[in-house]
Amino acid sequence: MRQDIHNADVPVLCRACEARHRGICGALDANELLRLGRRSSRHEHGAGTTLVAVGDRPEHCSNILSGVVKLSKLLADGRQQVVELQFAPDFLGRPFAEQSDVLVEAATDVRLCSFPRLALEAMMADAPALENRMHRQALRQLDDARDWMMTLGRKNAAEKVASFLLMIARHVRPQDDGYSSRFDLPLSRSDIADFLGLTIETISRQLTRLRKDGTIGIERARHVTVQDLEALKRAAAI
Amino acid sequence: MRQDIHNADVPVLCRACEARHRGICGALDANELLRLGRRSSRHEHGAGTTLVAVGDRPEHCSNILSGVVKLSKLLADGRQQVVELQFAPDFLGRPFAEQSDVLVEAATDVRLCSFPRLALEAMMADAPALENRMHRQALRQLDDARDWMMTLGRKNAAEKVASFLLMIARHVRPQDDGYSSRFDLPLSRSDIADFLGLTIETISRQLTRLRKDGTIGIERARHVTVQDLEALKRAAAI
DNA sequence: CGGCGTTCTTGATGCAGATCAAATAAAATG
DNA sequence: CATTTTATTTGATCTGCATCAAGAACGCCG
Repeated sequence: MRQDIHNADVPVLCRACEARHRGICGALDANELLRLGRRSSRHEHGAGTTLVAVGDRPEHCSNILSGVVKLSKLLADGRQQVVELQFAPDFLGRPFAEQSDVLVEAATDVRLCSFPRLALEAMMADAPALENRMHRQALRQLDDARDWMMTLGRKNAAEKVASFLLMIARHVRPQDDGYSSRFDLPLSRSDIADFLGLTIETISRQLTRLRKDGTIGIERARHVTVQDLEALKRAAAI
Repeated sequence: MRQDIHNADVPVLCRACEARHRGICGALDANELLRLGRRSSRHEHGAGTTLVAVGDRPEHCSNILSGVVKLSKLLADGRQQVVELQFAPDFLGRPFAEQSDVLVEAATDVRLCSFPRLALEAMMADAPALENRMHRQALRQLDDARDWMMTLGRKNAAEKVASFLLMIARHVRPQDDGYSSRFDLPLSRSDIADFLGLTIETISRQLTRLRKDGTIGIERARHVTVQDLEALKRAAAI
């Protein structure tokens, strides 16, 4: 079992997922959990799998047990923008939407514990604590989206790349100070570019610059060590 | 009374606001409405007024009765990004947050019907329909934020400005086809630049280009007429 | 281990939008 | 209405990132 689903604020054992996490199940009492758990199913998907296409009717909402999920938007001419990354133990899915307006893909291998969306919506009507939990998560996602809008709209390439590294370090195996000092990038250069509104060449050049600075180390393209966290924070323009 | 608060989907008369609108009050039954209405207060603010500063404890949530509210984020060096515009009859405020992480300002003169945030949070616990209403609004805001991330990250200046005009036309006095053909820009060139991640000079040049194209007309800098809606949509890259 | 497709890096060049600078238009003030 | 102030437009120039073009490193599979 991975460290990222063994988090500090563990509210309750989710029988459906058979794992402790801070997903939605923490909002439920034992009976509700049992009822929802009866409808749950486990799934594993390899990196790159499409989970929900644009226009699809989303049938499930899921606790992410491990891995990283990428939400993106497409323009008719092929331009792409990654609009959110979701990490274990986030909750994945958009209740109350009859069709998805984002493309949902597994960025890495992922394990999910899924519930039928309609069952979840029905249950929210009965269990106010569940709706409150989902509501708070939506508000947190909105806060994060706004933070990222600042990054997209007003930061330069160097600041964007540094901000991205900090974001990953905060979400993948975080340590005491809230940031990992060693991690694997869950995204290709191309995905990073689509997340930051840049090109792969610019991503590569900025990573090289940070490496030559001594701010980070990079091995085999994907493995990053943060050598100077304060410098990285300064580079991100906070 | 303004047309924008007389909308088609009018659920209920809100006694607190003394106005029909599709704000949160539509989720309440008569008793709840009365209870919340007793705690409400009306406010008017001139354009440019700061409603909530970053770090402030937000005391109120409000139905916007008229006008436009601007939410923005600041970097230490003064760079600014507008992260959302809210129009009547949207609901303004971030429940469950002890301090604001955005700067909330009146972009135009605004009239608000405000409720104490804590009263509203307490009431959400009692009235599931109210929490559901707020939850759905948060999800809609998240969808909009993601749309705008695509605009910020992947569109060029011409597309950004066209997208902005369409967004305003959809929200200010919308007509049958969902877009106004005549409206006043609720934002200065400087605010538009901070919304689009551009400079005022670029905004001005792109507006001039659209005017010379015959796509739009501009009088006295702020008043816009949409002369060719289809061309404007094409210019926005949808 | 070696060949091969894929991903990543590095270099050279071009251009969209920023920046700097000034003119003009509009709004505010008395 | 004249005067000042502020907002917007327009022009000239500069620059950061995109684009185009090779190479280098890596992962995969026989």
